[in-house]
Amino acid sequence: MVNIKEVAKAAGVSASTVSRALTGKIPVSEDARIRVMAAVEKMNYQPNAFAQGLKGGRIQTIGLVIPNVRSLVFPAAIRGIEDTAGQHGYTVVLCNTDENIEKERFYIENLRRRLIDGFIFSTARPGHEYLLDLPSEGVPVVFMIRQLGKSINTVVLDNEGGAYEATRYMLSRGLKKIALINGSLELPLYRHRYEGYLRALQEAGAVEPADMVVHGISGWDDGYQVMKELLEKRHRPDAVFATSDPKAMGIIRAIRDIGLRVPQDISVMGFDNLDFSSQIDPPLTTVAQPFYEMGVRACRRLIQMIEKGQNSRPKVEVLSAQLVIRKSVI
Amino acid sequence: MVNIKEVAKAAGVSASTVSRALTGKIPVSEDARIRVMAAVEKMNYQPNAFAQGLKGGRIQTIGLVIPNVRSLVFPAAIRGIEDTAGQHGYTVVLCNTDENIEKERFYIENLRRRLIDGFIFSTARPGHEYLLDLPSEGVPVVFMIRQLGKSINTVVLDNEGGAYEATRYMLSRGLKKIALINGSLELPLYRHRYEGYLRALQEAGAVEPADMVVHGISGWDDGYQVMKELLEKRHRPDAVFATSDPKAMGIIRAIRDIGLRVPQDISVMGFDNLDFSSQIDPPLTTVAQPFYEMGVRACRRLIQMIEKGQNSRPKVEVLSAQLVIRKSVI
DNA sequence: ACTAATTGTGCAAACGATTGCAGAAACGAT
DNA sequence: ATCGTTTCTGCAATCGTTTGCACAATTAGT
Repeated sequence: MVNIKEVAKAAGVSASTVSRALTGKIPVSEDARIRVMAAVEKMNYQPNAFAQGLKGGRIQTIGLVIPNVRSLVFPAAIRGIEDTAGQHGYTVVLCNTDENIEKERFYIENLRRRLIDGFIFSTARPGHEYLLDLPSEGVPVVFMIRQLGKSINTVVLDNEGGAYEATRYMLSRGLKKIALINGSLELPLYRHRYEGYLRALQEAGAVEPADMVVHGISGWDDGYQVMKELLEKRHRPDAVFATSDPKAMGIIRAIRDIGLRVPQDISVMGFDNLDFSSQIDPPLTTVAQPFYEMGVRACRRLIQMIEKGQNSRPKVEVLSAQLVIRKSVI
Repeated sequence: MVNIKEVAKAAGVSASTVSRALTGKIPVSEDARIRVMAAVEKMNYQPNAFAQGLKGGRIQTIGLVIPNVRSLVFPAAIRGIEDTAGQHGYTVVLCNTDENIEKERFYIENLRRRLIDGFIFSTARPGHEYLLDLPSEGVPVVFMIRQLGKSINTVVLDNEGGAYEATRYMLSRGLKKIALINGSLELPLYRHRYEGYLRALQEAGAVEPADMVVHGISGWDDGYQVMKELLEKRHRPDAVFATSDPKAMGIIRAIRDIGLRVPQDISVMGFDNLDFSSQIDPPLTTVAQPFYEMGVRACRRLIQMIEKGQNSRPKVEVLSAQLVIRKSVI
């Protein structure tokens, strides 16, 4: 591969001048600039990223740490991040942690020795507080989707508002006994969805059906199980608010298993609006998260931090959710 | 961050000795080795990857180029690759091309200037023949899922065999008029699925229902459309073989839209066995691809090429598919 | 005991880009 | 014509590692 000296020779200048012409921060005569650019073009010169990195410059790479590529919520956000990163000349390194803190630490060590320019984490949760120390070590960090405190720049959904709207909609459809099947309260996002649900209930003068609120449920199999149990105990809600689309899928399956219909007998509200949610039977009424947009915002913010430095106070950016009405709620 | 000189001083040896003790290729006295290791341990020394890369060594990074993270087939394979890479101390850089050749080229250029150790591509298809030249430029390359010629090490599914088994199974269930809704014949994988379908039909003495074989269909919306059209033209097959699970989902939706039942009126066979395929209604009978395993094999092969060199002739590794019987075929 | 072979070590030169420094060239002001 | 600016350029040092080379120290061979 062609290096800066060969370009310099071809352009009839020194290597320093080539470097200056390319980075553009230090002025170079118009004449030299043109000759350099021509040589760069002709020889298809690309600066060696290692040499640049070694010299202490930026390497234009960001690390993206997520719990699981197979979970359907992250890939959409990845796309937003990738596209934005690409537009700014950055490359994305993807890391998958399986919610495993050891793996996460391995990646952080491993990537820092490559002098990654910054990180986007979607793995923040209680127990991972050491992530909060990274900025003080000079590593730009953004949290996305999952939040942990307010000391880090974060892009999240208005989970409370989304759940509130969803619940209000169900109430407006005349549904009274609304069960909640929720994720782990450890994650603020599920806590907020719970709070939104409660607020809508209270505003309507309704009361929380305590025996039909379940937390700590994750994925379709779990959703299926818990709904099965609920129905076997002869709890018969008018509607179930599942705080993720996969849970909703499992729940629908459980309802049908005992011969009831969705939404005629029991309505089901999801949360996420995953790609397939419009394709299942019945098409799922759900709360859409702007995943792509979240990725874009998170990435923009990170690149800004990398290039301009972390000057302002950390901001928690809250994007609003949108109710998507299909056919699973009566 | 601590560098090799500080370690050398702490261990009372020269930097060269530290380097030799760590890489292990050139012998060092037992005494020195122990002191170096102790210092490395105590100071938590990690060699600077840029300096190593600049010096011409390996950087322990592989590029993974896929058409789309949101397509549900790739994430499972990504996990296999990531896990295997991690076990060998490699990091994975993920690139998403949107099937866009410009984006693909951008990534290849961009990553090569970082002197990536090797590539795994899932984007091989006619028009991308320039990928075949990378090995001659000294870049180790493996193709996964999608194949293009035989000059590159490749890991693919036995698509012909999988489709053959699926079709045979439908025939064995007494289904006679089996429509095929297939992807683009440009991709060998869809051509092979078509061939497997034909072989099973021929063996059974059946004939291809020419008016019910459609190629070039991609995704659920496309599947929904084409099935709708088929049914409107009063074609009423006994069964539909969709060569991907998303197509199958769209097809099921179309069948139900006109008031028919799956599988009582029309059976539907999928292909892929994506995560959600067990959760939809009816649970999908389909052909399972060992995505995770494919990722593992592709990654192992690439790392072997990187570390041992490309000595043997390129191999095309064909993994077998497995029929998963659920409820969408009668 | 003297050479020959072996083993281990440190020096210094790469790798390729960036940048402080000093000096050359060009220009304007007196 | 002299001096002072300004504008541009090249030299050389630097980043942290690896590795060829030469030399020192140890062991083996006669």
